[in-house]
Amino acid sequence: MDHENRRGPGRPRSESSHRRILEAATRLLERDGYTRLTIDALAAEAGVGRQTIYRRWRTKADVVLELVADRPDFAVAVPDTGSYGRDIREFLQSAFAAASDPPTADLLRGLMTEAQERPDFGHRFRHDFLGPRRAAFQVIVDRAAARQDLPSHVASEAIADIAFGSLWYRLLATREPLDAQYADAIARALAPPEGPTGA
Amino acid sequence: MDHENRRGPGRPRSESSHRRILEAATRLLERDGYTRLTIDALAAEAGVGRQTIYRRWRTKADVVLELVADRPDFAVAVPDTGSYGRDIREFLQSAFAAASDPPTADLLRGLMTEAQERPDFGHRFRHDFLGPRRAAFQVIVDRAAARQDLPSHVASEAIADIAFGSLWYRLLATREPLDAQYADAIARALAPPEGPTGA
Amino acid sequence: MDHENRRGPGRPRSESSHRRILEAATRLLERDGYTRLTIDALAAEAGVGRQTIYRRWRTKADVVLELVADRPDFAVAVPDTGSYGRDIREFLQSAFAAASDPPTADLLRGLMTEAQERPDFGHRFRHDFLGPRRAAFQVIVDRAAARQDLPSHVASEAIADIAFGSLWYRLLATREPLDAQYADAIARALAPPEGPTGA
Amino acid sequence: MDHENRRGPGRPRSESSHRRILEAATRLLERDGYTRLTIDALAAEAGVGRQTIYRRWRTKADVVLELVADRPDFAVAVPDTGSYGRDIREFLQSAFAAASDPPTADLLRGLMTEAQERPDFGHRFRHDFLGPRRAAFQVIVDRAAARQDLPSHVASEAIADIAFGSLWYRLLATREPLDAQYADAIARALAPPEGPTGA
DNA sequence: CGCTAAACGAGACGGTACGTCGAGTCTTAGA
DNA sequence: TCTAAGACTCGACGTACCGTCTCGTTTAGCG
Repeated sequence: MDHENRRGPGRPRSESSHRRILEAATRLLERDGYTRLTIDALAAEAGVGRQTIYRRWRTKADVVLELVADRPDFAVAVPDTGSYGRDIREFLQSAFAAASDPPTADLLRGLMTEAQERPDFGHRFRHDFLGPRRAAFQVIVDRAAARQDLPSHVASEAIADIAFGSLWYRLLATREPLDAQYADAIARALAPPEGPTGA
Repeated sequence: MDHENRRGPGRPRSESSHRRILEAATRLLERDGYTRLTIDALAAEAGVGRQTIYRRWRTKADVVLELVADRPDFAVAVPDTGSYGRDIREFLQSAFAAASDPPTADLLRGLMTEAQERPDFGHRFRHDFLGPRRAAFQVIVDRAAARQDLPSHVASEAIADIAFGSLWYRLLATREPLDAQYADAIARALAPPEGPTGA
Repeated sequence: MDHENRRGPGRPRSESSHRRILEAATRLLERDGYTRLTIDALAAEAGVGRQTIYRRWRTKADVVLELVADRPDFAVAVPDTGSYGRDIREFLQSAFAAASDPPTADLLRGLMTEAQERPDFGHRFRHDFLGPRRAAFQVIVDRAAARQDLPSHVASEAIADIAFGSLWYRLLATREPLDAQYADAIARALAPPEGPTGA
Repeated sequence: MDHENRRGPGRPRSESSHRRILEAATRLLERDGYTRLTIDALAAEAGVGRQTIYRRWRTKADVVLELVADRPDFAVAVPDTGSYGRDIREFLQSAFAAASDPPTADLLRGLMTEAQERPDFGHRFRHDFLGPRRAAFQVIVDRAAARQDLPSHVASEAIADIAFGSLWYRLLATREPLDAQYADAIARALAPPEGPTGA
């Protein structure tokens, strides 16, 4: 959040509380799922006052968002294989894989849900989570455009919408598995193997 | 829902209460948005006992779902122009248009949100709303497949995911307008103008 | 109540329903106690519509009151032994005995409770239940007065209050047993063995 | 109740809320009577959350009980005139007088009613209200016994039952006035002017 | 070393909504 | 007109969380 190193007088925020809250959140998400993660339960599980949570995060969703931000498997990595098709495929494979383990899927659904119910969290979610991932993906597209390696059948502005839309749609709507096969199908749609212009 | 014409003994459910509840829901959605639509407020606005709502619907989301089901602009119409590309384009144009007016968008977001928080409503939402729309869309795809009119670059099973995913992604994540241009971009990605095999 | 034999047109009230309701009330009182005896439960147990109950009695307390009125051990019997002391003693012995078995005690407490909460039932309770019992008791007192057999130490108007007050007080307040010993103690207070005037 | 001065950590209970609730209860009892005193109404009238009431008292009857406990005219005073007869008379005079003003009578009826419907409150009512008053009365009896000043015609264990029974009986059953004349009649029955053994 | 100031755990605060229960009334079809 | 059934409006219940406030206590830096 915004707890940089500006240090006024007074007792500094406890790093251990911070850590215990995040750990408690992890445990509760695993045990009870996002829906039953309440600030009350979180504070109790962490052995922390409710205010200590509010002091750091505006909503429970922000806690969870930080949790995700800290996870290495959610780091935004931009593959650079030299080929648009391979880049897309690798990106989607790893993105779909990361989102497919059930507790993570539950957590992502929770974040998206909260983003609808709390406009202010919605902004942060878009800015801090969705945005960066989109930007990373866009690097692939822009690089391909510069190389004139982009297929012509799909408007370059729609590529990211299709990629992430397919991901979230399965997550939220159909709940079918986000497996490698699905990632591949989407990748193929965005980057046809032999290229759409054919010969 | 399930209040068909099985008539046992006893006073039948009041059609007028039913109607008043749906009308009240419409008014409240328009006025306050989905998030502030509570059972309490709904009962008060409709001049109805809370129990009367619970008797008919399990959650407020089910009320809203019935509201949507009744709306003509949400009827699932399957265009049949003889061309896969034109069918897709028409379907997406009308689907995106229907979802783009702000109160409707808010309502759809509310339904998807509730589907995440209430697993049992999730099932109904998928079965009663998402399913039929997907099935309608699938008719277009299947018809094209029978005609061998399907582009080869995209796996036929992924087409619907891309179409609806793009819709919901903008609705929930980016909140950018679901305009005709966007519908067209998605349609082009699914059905390239000159056909994907090129020459 | 008021279901005399005035017969207009239409279906006559079912005696079997009437009986089933009273029997159901008996069972429920025995099983769950007065507090959990609701009109809903009563109708369900009797296999009867709620309206059928309301048509005959104004409140559940009125049902119970009729139940009591029908019971032989609650018939108001006025002993006439020729002696004030013996009459009093016999009356109290049998009244206390009748009120002392636990289900009956619970029922009486329920009636008194309801009489406080429902002023109109309160009137009926006083008029139909308490009144007749007081009147019966008063016969004893009046007879003794006519015989000049009344002890002088207690105002004749207070005798009934003491007798019934002692009964209800144990029933409602202390919940100590309404045994023969207690009945006797009260009887002695009202009719001292050797007579109050002593010599 | 049980909120003595044991001070754990955390924000202490607000004395002002406490006071406002009791004041609100007083107003509502006066205005609407015990039966219409609900937790909802009480919270609203006091400008307090419902939980704040539940935190302190288990039932509305417990609120009212505390109200009574605080009132000076309900303090248990034991007269000590040196004469059993005079003590009894004074005690009953003041007890009957306190119970005879209509709002208080209503409140007492409410407490006794609730004690029947809620067994756990019943225990508290007996222990915290009825018990102390009985004990105070018993002091008079015991003192007289020590002085051999007790009339022989009434078993000493029954004296309190008669005294309080007469009070509650009028309150609950006959609703006739608890006036000085009545108090006197009961006092005379318990303590005959010239003594029961006569000469 | 003590002072100031903020964070800490705890838990009470005023609220809002929940889902349930029971009351007393109304409305069916059928006897 | 009664019956069983089951709808209706209403209002209270007790619970769960919310986000804030208020305790006594702890922990830092500064004077």
